Amino acid sequence: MRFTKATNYALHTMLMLVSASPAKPVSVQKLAESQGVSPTYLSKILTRLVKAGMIESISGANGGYRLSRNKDDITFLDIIHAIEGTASLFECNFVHGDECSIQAVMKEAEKKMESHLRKAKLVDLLQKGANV
Amino acid sequence: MRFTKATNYALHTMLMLVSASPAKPVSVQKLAESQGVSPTYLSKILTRLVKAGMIESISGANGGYRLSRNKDDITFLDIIHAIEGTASLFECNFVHGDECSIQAVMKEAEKKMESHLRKAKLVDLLQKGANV
DNA sequence: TCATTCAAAGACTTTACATATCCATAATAT
DNA sequence: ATATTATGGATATGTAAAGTCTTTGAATGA
Repeated sequence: MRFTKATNYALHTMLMLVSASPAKPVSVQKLAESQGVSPTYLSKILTRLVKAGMIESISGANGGYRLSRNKDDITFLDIIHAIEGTASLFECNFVHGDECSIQAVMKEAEKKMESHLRKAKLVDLLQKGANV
Repeated sequence: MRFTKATNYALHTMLMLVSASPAKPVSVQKLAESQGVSPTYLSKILTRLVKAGMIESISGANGGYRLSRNKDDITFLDIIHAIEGTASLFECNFVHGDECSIQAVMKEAEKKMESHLRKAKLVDLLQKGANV
C-alpha cells in the first residue's frame, strides 16, 4: 500500500495556497505547472478539496483557488481524508465470532498515524521556512 | 491506500501457525480452506514469509508450513514488511532543494504506526483468547 | 524404487484502481 | 461580446492486486 500521487499533489497545492495571499485566487494552470502535472487532472483533485470545504474555486478571468478556512485549521489529516477517503486501511473480511483481534491491532496502529497527521499543520511548515 | 488482502491472509495464517504445535507442519490446503482462499494463491503469499525467514516449508507427504523462529519474536510489522515491502508509504517525487518538508511529516506519521506494529505480537492475541 | 503427497515457481488471466486526457458546459471579469 | 477559468462526463492508459493453471522438484512411505 502506498499513498496515491493525488495526495502528494493535494498536499503541495495546499501548501502553496496557504503561503499565497488569501485575497487573490491562484489559477490551476499555475498550481499545475509548478508541480509538472496537467491542469485538468489537478483540477479534478482540487474539486475534492472544494467539496470537503477546505478551499473554494472562483470561475472566470482571474479566477482560481483559494482557502476558504483559517490556515491554522488545516491539518494533514483533513487533506488526506479528502483525497484518500476515510475508510480504515485494514479490513478483515472473514466472519469471526466478534470483532477480529488482528483488525483491532491494525486499527490501533492506524490511529497512531492519524493522531500525528491531525496535529501536523501546513502553516507550521511555512514557519520553518520550507520551500513549496 | 489500503493494506492488501495478501496482508490479511498472511496475518491470519501466521496466527494459526503460532497457535499450532510447532512440531507438525500445517498443510497449505488446511490453511487456505479455513480462510476461503485458493491453496496456490496462499502458497505464493507464504513463500514471501519463508524468504523473510519467519516460517519454513516442508515438502512431501505430511509436509506444510511451520514457524522457524520463536513465537515471541514475531511482530505484526515483520509480517507486514514481508508482504507489503519496506518502502515508505509516501514518496514526494518533486525536486526540492533539500528534503521535502511534507514528506518529512508523512514519514514521521508512518513511524508512529510502525512503532505500534513493532510492539504488537501475535502471541499476545492468543493469550487474550482470540479465535483464529 | 516407485507412486503419492506436498510446496515452489513461472506463465498467464482477470479485475480494480490510479492516472491521466479530451471536450463540452457553465460561470465570471473586462 | 469575448476571453478566461473551473466543472463534469466520457474515455483511454497504465499498473498493481488478486487469482488460476500447470509444471517441476522435494520428501515420504509402502
